[in-house]
Amino acid sequence: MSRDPALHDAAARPATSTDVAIEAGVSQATVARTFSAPHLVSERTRERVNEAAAKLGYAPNAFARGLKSQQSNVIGAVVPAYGEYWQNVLSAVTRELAARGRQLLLFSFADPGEVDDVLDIVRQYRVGGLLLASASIRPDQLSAMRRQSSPTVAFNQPAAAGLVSSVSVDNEAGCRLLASHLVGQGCRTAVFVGGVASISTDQARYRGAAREMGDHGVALPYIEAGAFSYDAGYASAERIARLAPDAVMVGSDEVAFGVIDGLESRGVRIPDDIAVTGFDGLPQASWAGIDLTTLVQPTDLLARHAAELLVDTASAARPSDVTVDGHLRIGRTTKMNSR
Amino acid sequence: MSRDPALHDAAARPATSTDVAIEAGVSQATVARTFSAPHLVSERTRERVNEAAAKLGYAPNAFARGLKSQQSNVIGAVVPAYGEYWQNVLSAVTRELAARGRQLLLFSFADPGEVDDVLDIVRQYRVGGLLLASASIRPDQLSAMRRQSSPTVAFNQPAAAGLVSSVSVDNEAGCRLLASHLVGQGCRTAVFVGGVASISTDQARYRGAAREMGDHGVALPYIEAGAFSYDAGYASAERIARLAPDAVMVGSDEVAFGVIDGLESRGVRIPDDIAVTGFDGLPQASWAGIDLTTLVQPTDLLARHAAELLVDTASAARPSDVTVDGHLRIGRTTKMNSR
DNA sequence: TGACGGAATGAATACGTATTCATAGGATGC
DNA sequence: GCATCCTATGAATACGTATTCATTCCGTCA
Repeated sequence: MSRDPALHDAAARPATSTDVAIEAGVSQATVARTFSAPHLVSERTRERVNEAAAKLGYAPNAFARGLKSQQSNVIGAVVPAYGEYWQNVLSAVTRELAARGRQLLLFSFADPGEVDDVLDIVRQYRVGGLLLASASIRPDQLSAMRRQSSPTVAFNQPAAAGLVSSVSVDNEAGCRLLASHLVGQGCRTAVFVGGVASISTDQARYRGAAREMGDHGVALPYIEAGAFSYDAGYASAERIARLAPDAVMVGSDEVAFGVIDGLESRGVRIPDDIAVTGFDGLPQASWAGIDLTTLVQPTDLLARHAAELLVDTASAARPSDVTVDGHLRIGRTTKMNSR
Repeated sequence: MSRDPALHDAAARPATSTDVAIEAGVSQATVARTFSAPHLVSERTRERVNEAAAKLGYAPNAFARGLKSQQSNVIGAVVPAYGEYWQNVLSAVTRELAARGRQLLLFSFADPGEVDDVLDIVRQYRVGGLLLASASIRPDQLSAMRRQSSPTVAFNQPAAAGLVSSVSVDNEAGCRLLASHLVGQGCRTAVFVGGVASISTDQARYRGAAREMGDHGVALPYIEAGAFSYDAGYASAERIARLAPDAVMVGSDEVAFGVIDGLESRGVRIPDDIAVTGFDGLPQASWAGIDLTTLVQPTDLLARHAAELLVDTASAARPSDVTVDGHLRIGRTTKMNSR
């Protein structure tokens, strides 16, 4: 008979509520109640149970609990394996969920083609909510997941609105802000660099930018980088330089970082020769060495909305769509006044 | 009677193996076997079961499965809520585990003080393995978790060696490489900027740097930034500038980015006035605008080792420690030849 | 005092699956 | 021809917990 709880853990099998019940001289039901509905147990008994539990190093089995009570504190998240932006989102959502007593079960995929397989695996886990954090999940895949009794939330995927709950920044308005700022700086010719043209987020951003530019008589040709990555941005610099516009609006910060470096490596001075804007407001955009003009997404706010929808079981029945405004961050990359 | 599987999901309760059994006219045991041990079921029956399962939109309940079979495909991960480096590690580990049919259950904490609470929650989930990805988990907390029958792996936490399995880059050797490079560039005075002095990783890196520098007769005072963040690095620039060394060795890339910007904002030219090195090899270090000399950790390799240990149940019994070499990345921040 | 009601507890059951045990039916050995 | 073995299957049970139902005990009110 040892007094060190750790020694008990060392034994092959972790303690169960029945073990604790025997130790405390009560029934298993009483132990269960002590942990899940303490107000139903008398002060005296509760103390005895807690004492025994501590002695045995008992922790309730969350899976058995979920099995019986038909609900789980686990929220599933389907996220791309790569991408600065999604890493930040994930980090923010994890924090918000932790504050609400929920854990995040991660399902990552490297290639859009894997999504179907991943969703099949997701279905095996009876998650209490599902976060779909990727632009490359197709609408039919989305609506298939919607047929669950638990809340499903699409993060920053405008195309999902109506099918499942969604939380997004106002992409179109955000790009209008950026475009308007450029025009105010004296921009007369411009180019838009998107990541992947088939993605709805990309489309919304281009639409907003093109409309605002159009309102001021500036045309905005579209260039596709091919991916939402630094390298794709870097590679697209050649095409941009050839067009030699006053400004280049990039669809995402990560791509923009590549565009900047790519342009500078070709001798283009920023912002003197070409101004650059991004979109997302990644932490790196604020770094002094970069200081990118961009649209800052209120990631924490978006994550909070997402977490609330995921936790609210009622939201499964009536999907709601939340749109939040971003704000302009003006950096050195658009200081065109000097011309 | 509908033929669309999705319609079944829409019903309150997801289909169970018993539902499928009835539909297929077999026993529940046969359905279970079809999914977990197909070779025990005849070709004919298997087809019938699969057909019924597809019709009902059945997916096995992973939690019930885990409860019965006493093992789970879920790997727990305790990670800090903030930090570029950990986000990258997490991303890499997730990929490796996904390739091995495992999911990652995330437990994040914002403050080291929360670790105890988090670990208590972790114990409720009978995870098949546990990744401790943080330098701020104390040795006693580590060894308490070690008393599980499932593998526990500390990621880049040298102090954990011996208590649980660990996977780390060779911090000391890495810093010697960096220091040696600086000396070769003509560095005669230097400063080391650590994140948090009480962290073992920080200590190992300083030790390596100080020894190599000492071997060449260069003293290396230690400055503590106070956190592993850009802002902490930025703020420490003042103290560094006051010392006006030839070079500053920073304990992590993220802090180094801050140091660079902080120094440049004070008019210090890099590398002409002061050279800078980092540690980690974050993607941003390779960006042209930054181009930091740093020690690149083979994150994918480390993640692979971690995943293998986490999946190998035998590793729980005999903890093993893996150390991997990083490699030097030479960027513009140490091009001191010009002097 | 007796009836009543609430609080505290225990016994029993269900959640959805894996697995052991038993059984039936062939096929194979001699 | 029978004994034997292997395969395929079903019945039954266990995993660890939450919850319903029944029971006991005690205080309260008329």
